[in-house]
Amino acid sequence: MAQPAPRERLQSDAPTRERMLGVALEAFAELGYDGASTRAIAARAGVNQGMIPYYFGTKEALWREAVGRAFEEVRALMEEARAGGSPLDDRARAEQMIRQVVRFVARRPEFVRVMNDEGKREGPRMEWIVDHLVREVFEVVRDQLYRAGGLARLPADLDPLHLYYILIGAITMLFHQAPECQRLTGRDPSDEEVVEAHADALVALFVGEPPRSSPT
Amino acid sequence: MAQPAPRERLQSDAPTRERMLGVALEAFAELGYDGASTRAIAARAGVNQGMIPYYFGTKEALWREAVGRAFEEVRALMEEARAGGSPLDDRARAEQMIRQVVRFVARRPEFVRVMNDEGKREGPRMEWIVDHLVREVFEVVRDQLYRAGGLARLPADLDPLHLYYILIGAITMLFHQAPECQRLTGRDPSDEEVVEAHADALVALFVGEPPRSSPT
DNA sequence: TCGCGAGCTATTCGATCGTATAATCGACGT
DNA sequence: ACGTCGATTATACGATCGAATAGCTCGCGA
Repeated sequence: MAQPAPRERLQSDAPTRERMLGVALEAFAELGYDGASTRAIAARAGVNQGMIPYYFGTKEALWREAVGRAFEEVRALMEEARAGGSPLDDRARAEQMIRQVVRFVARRPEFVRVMNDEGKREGPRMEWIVDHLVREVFEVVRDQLYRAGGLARLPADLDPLHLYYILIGAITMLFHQAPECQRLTGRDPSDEEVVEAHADALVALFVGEPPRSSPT
Repeated sequence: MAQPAPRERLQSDAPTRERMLGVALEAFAELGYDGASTRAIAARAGVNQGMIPYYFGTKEALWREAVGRAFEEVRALMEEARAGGSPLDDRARAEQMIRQVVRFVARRPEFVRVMNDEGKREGPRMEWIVDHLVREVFEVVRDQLYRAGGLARLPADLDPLHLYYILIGAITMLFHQAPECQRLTGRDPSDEEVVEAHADALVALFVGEPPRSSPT
């Protein structure tokens, strides 16, 4: 327990550092936290393993910074969907948000893979994820999608807990299981055609076609 | 000499081999294939690590046998739901199957955790899972639920690929992410009340309004 | 010109991984 | 009583893990 010399170099970022963050997220998503060795991450980034302690201190800190970067993308997405489109009614906003999230998850499946991998077990990373992003997303879905009436084909008195996990699961599972889907059906979920068809199906299921009135 | 002397037959009612298969599935589900060490599995089963090579040869073979056992449970569940409804119309059969699967996943979340963990990356275990179970489940969902007309609130011309992953994701995500949900909402997804409410919501979304009083 | 620090590599350490091997225990047939 | 054999333990081996440390390279201000 002697002073383990903190290695904080707060100087501005180098291209190497950015590359490491990108491949780290991919490796954590594909192999899991334990399965992604620091040597494998460094090799994918084309650098020596010693760069990880050098830039990030520990593997855990690297994980947090790589995941935290993805969080910022999600926040920007939600903010865009919330503020974008001035005169949209709740139903149209729900449709737009579903389509945006589908396209994002298709483009960056690593995000949902890390979230689901850590959310299934106790531990500091699960707690960190919940406190830093999941709760925020949950509240947006509950308040701005569900309670605002944008998800017309769900019971109005449903506990948001169920709505949230049904919606998230329905949106993300196809892209989370992309390699499985590739072997099962021969089709690549990241193909634009598949992505848009998936968004269409989700909108039809959760939002429905706009009728004159919207009773449940 | 110098033995850790006292002989404690911790015999927890199950034969050693069976006990090992049970805890192995739990460990693989919680920690992932790499994260679940053979020493940890043996310790949870209360046996020496050497029992794993002795009974199963390799860690990979232990994984296959533990997962294969869970597959048999799923097959029995599907067969029960399929044969159980001779006088049931397609809609009622779809409702019953959804409710059965929800209860199963709530009772054994390890199953879906292993499936999703392996289905997200290439590798022999993903291929083994797809060839030994996923394809079979996919065809049951496609032919006996969707094409039979039991999922009335989905477009009739939807590619089964989308239907499958939307349905599976919507059903399982809550239980897959149980620790996350516990921290997020303070509620335990395995509580019977939550389980049944989840099934109700899914039936309402995919089939239509749930007829109360159904012969379980 | 030279020093010097940031970026990066090479090497090493103790811990832990999956697996192999031999010894020990305990019940049972003879 | 003794030998046998399956169940179980103890121990060891090579590989790999995350992390620490020392040294190298090189652009650049003084």
